[in-house]
Amino acid sequence: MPISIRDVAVRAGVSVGTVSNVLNRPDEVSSESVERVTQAIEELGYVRNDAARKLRAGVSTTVGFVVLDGQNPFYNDVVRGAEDEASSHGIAILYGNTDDDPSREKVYLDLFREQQVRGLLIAPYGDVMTQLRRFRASGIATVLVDRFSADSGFSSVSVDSVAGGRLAVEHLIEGGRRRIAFVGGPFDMRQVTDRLAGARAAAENAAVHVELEVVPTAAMTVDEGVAAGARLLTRPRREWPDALFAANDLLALGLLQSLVSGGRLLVPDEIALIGFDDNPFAAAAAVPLSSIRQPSRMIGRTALRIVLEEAADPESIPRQTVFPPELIVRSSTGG
Amino acid sequence: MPISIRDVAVRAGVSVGTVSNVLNRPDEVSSESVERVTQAIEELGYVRNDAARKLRAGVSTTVGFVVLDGQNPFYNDVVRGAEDEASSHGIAILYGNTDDDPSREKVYLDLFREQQVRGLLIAPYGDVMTQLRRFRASGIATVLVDRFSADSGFSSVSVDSVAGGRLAVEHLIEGGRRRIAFVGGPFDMRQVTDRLAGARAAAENAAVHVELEVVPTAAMTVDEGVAAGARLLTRPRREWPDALFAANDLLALGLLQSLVSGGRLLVPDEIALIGFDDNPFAAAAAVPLSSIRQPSRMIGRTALRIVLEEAADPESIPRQTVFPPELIVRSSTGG
DNA sequence: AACTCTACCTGAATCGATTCAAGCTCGTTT
DNA sequence: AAACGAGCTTGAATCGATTCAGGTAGAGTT
Repeated sequence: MPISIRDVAVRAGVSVGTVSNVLNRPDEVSSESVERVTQAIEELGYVRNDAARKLRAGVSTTVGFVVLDGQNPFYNDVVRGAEDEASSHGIAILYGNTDDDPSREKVYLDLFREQQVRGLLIAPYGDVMTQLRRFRASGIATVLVDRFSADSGFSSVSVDSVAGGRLAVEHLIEGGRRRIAFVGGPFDMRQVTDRLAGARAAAENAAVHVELEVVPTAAMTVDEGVAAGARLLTRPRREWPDALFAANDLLALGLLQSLVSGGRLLVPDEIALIGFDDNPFAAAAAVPLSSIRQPSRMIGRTALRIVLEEAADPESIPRQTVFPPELIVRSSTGG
Repeated sequence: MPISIRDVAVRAGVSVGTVSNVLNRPDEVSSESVERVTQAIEELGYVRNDAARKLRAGVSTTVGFVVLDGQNPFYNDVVRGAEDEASSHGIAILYGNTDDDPSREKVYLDLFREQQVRGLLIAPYGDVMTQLRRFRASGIATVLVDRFSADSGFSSVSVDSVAGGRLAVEHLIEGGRRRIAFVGGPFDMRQVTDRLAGARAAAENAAVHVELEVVPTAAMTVDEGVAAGARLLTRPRREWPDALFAANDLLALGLLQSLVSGGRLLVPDEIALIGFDDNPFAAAAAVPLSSIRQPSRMIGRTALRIVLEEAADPESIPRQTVFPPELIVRSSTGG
């Protein structure tokens, strides 16, 4: 019942070899054959059997993407960028969201290996390097997304988090804020420490005196943001910071929620607020959030492009691609 | 270099047939053989070549999921549910987000057909029925997600939108609201008209007199919500509705943004606000949104389960699975 | 001892696309 | 006229897992 290349060959009155050539190197085939084969394909509604193709030619037309926080719209955008690039190469994306669960991670890595994906993109939160090394040992090109890792021997595509932290705090200082709190954690996350480092640099290099306080959180979630905000508000009013820099937009959204009291919004007049990621929902918040934008789609596109290149040339040397962050000013910092 | 079943057979001192049997019907093999083969697999780090498997046995270990609005967290959750179910069956998900672009849609359907996916889940916004029928004609089980379609001949998994609309408006009425506006559109979207129908039913069946006004929007986006909110606020104050029912949470978030004026939030005191979908970001808004929850993960799980069943039994009759919606009360309706 | 059964194992054939050595045609060169 | 080469086509071999007809060993039965 399913239509094979043999059926097409019969219909077009040529050999299977010729049909295959029409499909893969049309310029080595007479235009008459191309014509007849194309028409036969059309008439029969033939589509290539990718399994057979993969088996014989060893080419794979899928790339795996493992995301460790599928609820975060930032990763959604990254996936979208990767998708765009992939579909222009006729490649489909195998998607796996692990929610930071190591067992799910193993499941996906095995599944993707069975599928013989052409390459793997992974956005790691925790420590998966040993797992990954083993994975790559089976010959599959692997690129880290949103995680700079010069040491690990993997290529990566990410944003300069330190620069982003600096941008955020410089912006707050320019807006006249002097008592700034950095809200974020845990501190074993590279993203967090980098953003804080940038914030510190900006505070120290400022022309005026700036206090930078650290308010630690247990995770980068909305709930943790709400909790941190509530803690801040229990202080006597004169000890409130006049600006908050949240390590990501989810935290910032949580903070914003806490900073509504009695129908009155403390943002931006009493307290300025800036986040990180430029999450579309942060832009759409009751008070639109200022944020540090990561070029998420571009990250996805680039990561996919690199993984394909590495798959094509296994000798290639891992390279770190770092994009600059961008300050986006909205109402939450008075802009 | 890559390890095949033959290598495993040699290492374990058995034939390839036996290795295959260990993999596929271990109970027909002596426990000693199972033991030795398993160990050989372990030692060699063998993983099945899915291409060969698919080619010979015709079984596919992937399911395609085409989402038409990848930015909407609701679909994210649905995908997550499908993923959970899929990975417990050793199945991986091929993901495609079309952003309502028909050409991308065609690209993905072709790609998935080449991959010979075991089945297809699709969350359609516009009209793709003819496309889909052709797709299914090639023998691939197809299930619609979030779209009831008794007429189309496809199975579907969705939520009773009419009941959801009714729940929302009944809740507003119970809260003492009498001048309710339904915000949503366009009206060729089934979800919109169903939710409105439910709202109308609730208003008409109420014990008290309730006015239900319709505020049309061009799309279900945050921006359209902002615009609709702004339009409402230009009216003289006494003509404001006292409650808004948004056809989804994105609209509701936009409305919420418009209902902040001069640092003062009109929600919920002046105007109550309820959305639809129970988007996690709506729950985390400055004023947490009341909403009508769709059991999104369950929808995904169920859709995947059904598509596998249909793939296993091509004679099966399309069935419509409808889940009940659930009212979630938060601050935005005074709750 | 001959026969039957059960429990396992074996290995060749198979799926469909690709590849490539070999072949064919025809025009050009010597 | 023979030799050559360009341009194109052919079809058998191949990739690796699965399947299944056929085979073997050993226990049980008569």
